[in-house]
Amino acid sequence: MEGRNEKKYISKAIINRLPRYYRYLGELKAKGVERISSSELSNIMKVTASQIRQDLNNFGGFGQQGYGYNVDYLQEEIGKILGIDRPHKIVTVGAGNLGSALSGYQNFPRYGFNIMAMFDNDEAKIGKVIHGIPVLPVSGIVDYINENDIEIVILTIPKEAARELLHELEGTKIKGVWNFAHTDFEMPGGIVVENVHLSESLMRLSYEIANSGEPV
Amino acid sequence: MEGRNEKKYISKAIINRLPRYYRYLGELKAKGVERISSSELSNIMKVTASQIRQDLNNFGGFGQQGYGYNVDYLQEEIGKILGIDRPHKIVTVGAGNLGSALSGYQNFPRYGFNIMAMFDNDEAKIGKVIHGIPVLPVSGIVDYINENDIEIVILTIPKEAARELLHELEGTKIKGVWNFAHTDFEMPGGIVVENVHLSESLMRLSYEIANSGEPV
DNA sequence: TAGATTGTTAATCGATTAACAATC
DNA sequence: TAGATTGTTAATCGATTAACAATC
Repeated sequence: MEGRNEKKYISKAIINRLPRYYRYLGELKAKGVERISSSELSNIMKVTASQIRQDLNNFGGFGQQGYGYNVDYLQEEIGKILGIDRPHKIVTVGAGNLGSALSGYQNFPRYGFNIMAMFDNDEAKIGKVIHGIPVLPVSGIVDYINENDIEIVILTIPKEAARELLHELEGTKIKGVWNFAHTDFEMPGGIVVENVHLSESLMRLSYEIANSGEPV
Repeated sequence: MEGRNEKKYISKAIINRLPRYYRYLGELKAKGVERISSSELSNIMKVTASQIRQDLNNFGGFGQQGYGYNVDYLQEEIGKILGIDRPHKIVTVGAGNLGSALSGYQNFPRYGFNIMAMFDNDEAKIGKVIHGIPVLPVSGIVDYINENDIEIVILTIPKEAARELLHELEGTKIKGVWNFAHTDFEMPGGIVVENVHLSESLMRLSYEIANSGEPV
């Protein structure tokens, strides 16, 4: 039995690249490209062909010697690896500007990310329907999650409120948190967290601006 | 004269960590902590003390043997490195949900990121004032940028429109583009681009969900 | 079959961690 | 001075690139 279900550890660097492969393969597919070699893809994506082959071979042999990769098949396989071959039920906490914008984001349903409801404490917002999504009171979120098999919670509330809420959510069936609060959360019990720090992204741009244009 | 103005190349990995240092130092400052050692900071931030010292020493000796680092001073120095010690004038293109949310984001002005105007082609939006920011017609953007010394353009429009617009912006004085369109842009002439792909961030979360909880 | 291109091993490069001398 | 902690060099680790045998 040894070796069964054994999973090679895949580095974060590789995972970070997978969605980008998925996107470029989608564009090729849309253009009607049926097959592509690692070196052609390398030219388009500005990464080495070697890296593409190494990355893909962490998950299996998706190509064929002398032929290359079938675009359609490869994209589908990467989709499976990313878990976007099946739908995900999501709720957003915080019906403010960012929460509403993310909840109404046109592209998410394309990847099976379905926002089912938004939660807020503001009486003025509760009961409203924004981008077709109902706004419900935060007090009912635990029940809602359990009754509707919600997998992912998007957090767009301040960090103090977010911390309290996450504590309540520890007992639920959620599997992941997409956090936009200005702090790094971790969750117990195998609940994974992806922290998105928009300000920090903008700071990196600021750094590049300050330090470009004056080459050595 | 050799060696003057010579700039050591700083890896992307290090730059990515700087805003996080900045944030944690800000929190310590708010708590009234005056000094901190690399090992204390290492405990809080969950990185090695060695990495902290290495990272900082790429930019200068900010600490003192036997003492550690002065929290206030270190944060300020990192702020200078990131270029957030001075204000940045910004415009947003796309007054939709995401563009409006980003433009009204409370935290940006705190770091000197000032959104001056939003641009859109939708007649229904032009002339409005959203979160105190005027919505102007895209046709006037080049003049506006040049007259107001805009440094950064935030893009929240579809990729085709974004590509056309960027072509027009090549001749302007902008220094950076914060791109939310679903494609990777590059700009000539030392204009730097930070591509933010929200869908891809969510896909990474999806991957982690699919691949956690089943350790080897 | 010959040509093309993968899958995979080996070599290189860069980033992280460890160790310790310098010094406050 | 003794103790603490940095700055910095050396060692390790991991990720990327190169090379090539396997094979379609």
